[in-house]
Amino acid sequence: MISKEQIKNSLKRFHFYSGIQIEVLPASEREAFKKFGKKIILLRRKILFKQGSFPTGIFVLKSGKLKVYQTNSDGSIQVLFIYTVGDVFGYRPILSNDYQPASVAALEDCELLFIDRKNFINLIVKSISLSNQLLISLSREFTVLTNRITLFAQRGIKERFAIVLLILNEKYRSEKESISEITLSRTDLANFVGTSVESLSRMINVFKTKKLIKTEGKKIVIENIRELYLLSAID
Amino acid sequence: MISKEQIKNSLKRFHFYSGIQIEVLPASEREAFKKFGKKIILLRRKILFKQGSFPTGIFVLKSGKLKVYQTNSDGSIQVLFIYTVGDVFGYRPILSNDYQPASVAALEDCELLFIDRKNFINLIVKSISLSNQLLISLSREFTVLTNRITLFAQRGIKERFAIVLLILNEKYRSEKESISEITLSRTDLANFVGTSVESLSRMINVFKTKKLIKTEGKKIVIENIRELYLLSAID
DNA sequence: CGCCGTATTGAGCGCTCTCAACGAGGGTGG
DNA sequence: CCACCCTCGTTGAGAGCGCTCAATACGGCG
Repeated sequence: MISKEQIKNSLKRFHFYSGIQIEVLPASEREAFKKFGKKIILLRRKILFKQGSFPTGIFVLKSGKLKVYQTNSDGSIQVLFIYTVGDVFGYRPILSNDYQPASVAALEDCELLFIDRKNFINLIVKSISLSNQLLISLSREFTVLTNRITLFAQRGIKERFAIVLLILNEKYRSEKESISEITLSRTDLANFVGTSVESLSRMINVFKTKKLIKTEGKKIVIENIRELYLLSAID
Repeated sequence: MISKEQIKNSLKRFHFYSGIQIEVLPASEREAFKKFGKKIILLRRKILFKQGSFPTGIFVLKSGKLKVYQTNSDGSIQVLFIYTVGDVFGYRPILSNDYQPASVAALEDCELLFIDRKNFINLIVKSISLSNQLLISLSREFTVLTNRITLFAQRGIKERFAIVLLILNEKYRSEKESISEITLSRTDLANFVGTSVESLSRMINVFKTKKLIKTEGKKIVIENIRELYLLSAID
């Protein structure tokens, strides 16, 4: 019998579970984050920045949820990640001197901390512990991304949907609960799984009749984590 | 009319075109690489290390070609990258303190430089310029990987094959030539595209009749880069 | 109450996979 | 040197998954 602990551990290979943590930084860096940080409110459905734009700084998500997504030339959309409280993002294109590789929009009303590009660069060149955290975090994320590539290249939408549900379960879960209410729209969900809304809708039905999930209006609640995990066929 | 330069630039978003470069490091670090580096010969088809193993050190590829791949629980294989001369790899799981997320095997006879885990760690904590290079390189690679996820999640095998051919064209190309002979086996190619050998074989036929490529035995040579690029539907 | 965005359901088609047979080429042993 | 084998690649047929298009249902909001 697989324990929930084991499942959670396996899932770590498929989502970002801990990026950089400001609390762990030395006091001076923490101060700098506070000092340079500007509070931003981003309302639900609003776009923070768009793919292809110039990265003006980095963000720390204080409350709410964000989606990161890419838009293709044919208009199709791929949701790549969901960011939740505590996530730090937007620093990668600054480091590699690129434009934004993806767009970010709010799934719920969000509160963010914004640190200006220049201040961030100043911070990073001075702070070994910050650059080390980034290095470690990026290395871990690299693994997550390669696993996702294999998942998308090799698995059908049933498996992909199963694992997306498990990932979202982690993202939408409060600290204590092991089960969460997933409130993503069908469209966002489909774009995360990499399928059409219609196919997703049918797959939801399949999962419902298998008693893996239940729905309350648009919300999805997981009923059987273990079966979902087995279905996802990740080892 | 799209120039080859533009195509090459677009392609950079889909493969690793320049990781860390030892030549750019300060003399002391370059020396350390030489001093601690142990030469290794890896024959064609031999495995350097396997997914799930403990990372014992980092590698610099001096000659030959390697494939990086993941094996799924059902035995299916996904080829993730092809490494060529100058590529440095194996450091990521050391930094993030993980096991190897993928296996590496030789496509041709290879000559490698091996730097022991301990020596690498010593090097990285002392060398700001090395850790900065890694940071930049990882950030760039992050973008490449997200683009690949979108590609695999959204596109059919025609588009995927087109872009894989363009990527391989870069990998198998000598400095001066713009066209190269791709000598990957059909199986490796299929596992790179994320399809079956049979489907790949049929796609090769399609591309041949469209005069996009030609084959000489098992070799594939690209005949029309621009059309392939347009077919790949990356913008 | 009607409207508009969102979700579901149905039908049909096309892409890609699997299974199976066949062909080609390279290496090995007689 | 040739016959055989073994691996690798190609080709064909059929099935099924997932997409598109279209119609219908639902639900919040003015």
